[in-house]
Amino acid sequence: MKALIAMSGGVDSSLAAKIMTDKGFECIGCTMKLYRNEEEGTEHSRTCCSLDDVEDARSVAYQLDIPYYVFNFTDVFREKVIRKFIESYEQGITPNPCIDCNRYMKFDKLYRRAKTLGCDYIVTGHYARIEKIGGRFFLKKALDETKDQSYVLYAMTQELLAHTMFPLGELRKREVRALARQYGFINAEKSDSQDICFVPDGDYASVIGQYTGKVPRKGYFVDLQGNILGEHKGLIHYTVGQRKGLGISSAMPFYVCRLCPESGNVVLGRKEDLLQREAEVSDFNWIGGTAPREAFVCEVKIRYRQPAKRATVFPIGADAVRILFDKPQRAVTPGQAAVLYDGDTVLGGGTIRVLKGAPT
RNA sequence: UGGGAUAUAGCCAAGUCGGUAAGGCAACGGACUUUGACUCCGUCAUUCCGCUGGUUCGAGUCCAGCUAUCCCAA
Repeated sequence: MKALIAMSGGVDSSLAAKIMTDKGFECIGCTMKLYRNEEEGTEHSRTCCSLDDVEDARSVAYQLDIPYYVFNFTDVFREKVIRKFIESYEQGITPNPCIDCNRYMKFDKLYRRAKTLGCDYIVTGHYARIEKIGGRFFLKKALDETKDQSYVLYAMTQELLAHTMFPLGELRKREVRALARQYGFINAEKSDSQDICFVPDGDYASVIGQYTGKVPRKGYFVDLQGNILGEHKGLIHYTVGQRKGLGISSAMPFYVCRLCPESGNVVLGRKEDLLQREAEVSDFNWIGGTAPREAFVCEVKIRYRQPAKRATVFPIGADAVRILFDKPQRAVTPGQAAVLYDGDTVLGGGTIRVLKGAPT
């Protein structure tokens, strides 16, 4: 059996490669070059897939004695991930580029490349599990729930799950590091990646500026009654639930409640104004392949690294759902993913939409 | 140019019988985090409490004058 290992240069995917070779797979290591690292002006970062990371991945591949390639996917990445990222922010929507990267890069562009290379499987260092029961594939949370990444994988399909392996799904992060040390991997102590990979310094707004060449349009902070509270730097700087960086002082902290692309206003309110029981989700992917006909109860995660909450889900056609949480949720944010869980199993997920009827 | 009120950090604001400047917001730093956020922890008036004098061992706190702003009358 032949496997294409997506190696970011970090510990996780390095160990994933090692596990696969140990299992006797014929492995090919690869790194996707997704953006021009030099353009971002940082050579040392805590993100993945930078030039330094390529060197690390190459080093591990060499050590494992497997072929290693770098695929230049910068064009697709710019089109599918960065462009959508920018357009979302410009519309007052908060994107999750990691989800798009998995969907369009690893599990589409790279998957197709794997097939042309004659690979049976594509392998990544994600913390998630795939189980096959009676001919059906299930995407499940990682055993190490603190590192679980099933949330960003909700767009997976039966076909993809059949040809994907997550060797780290049963391991804990500390075990992964210990093994990497044991094998003498150069990146055994490398810090976990964080931040958006193409925004190494965390300043995504200036990256948007670099790509678009545009200066964000200023607007007003208004309260729920429409009173002007101050001036803001442009819609792209804010997201629902945000508290910091507003620069408005008052008796109690203000939070961003809504972004209005039409008027350019940012609506501010209090903590309790962020509570919402309902969410409309579109672009929904059912991992089982088909949508249930009836409403049902399950658990829903509306952001990465937040426990799933009980809710009733009403399917709307094949690719949309309405979610009614048992308890109001804080900052249900358009653009973020809502992922449905039945215990450890991911049922599917989609993108939270702007709630109808809200002023813009 | 009558009467009243208030002047404390970027903003709001506590400050008792004078004893050696609470708190909140904002900001900044850190932790957490393969998205954005949230959250948590820490820092933030020692040219000092509008200014100038005075009383006192000691004044943001008492007294006098000045300045500024606000309100009510004109």
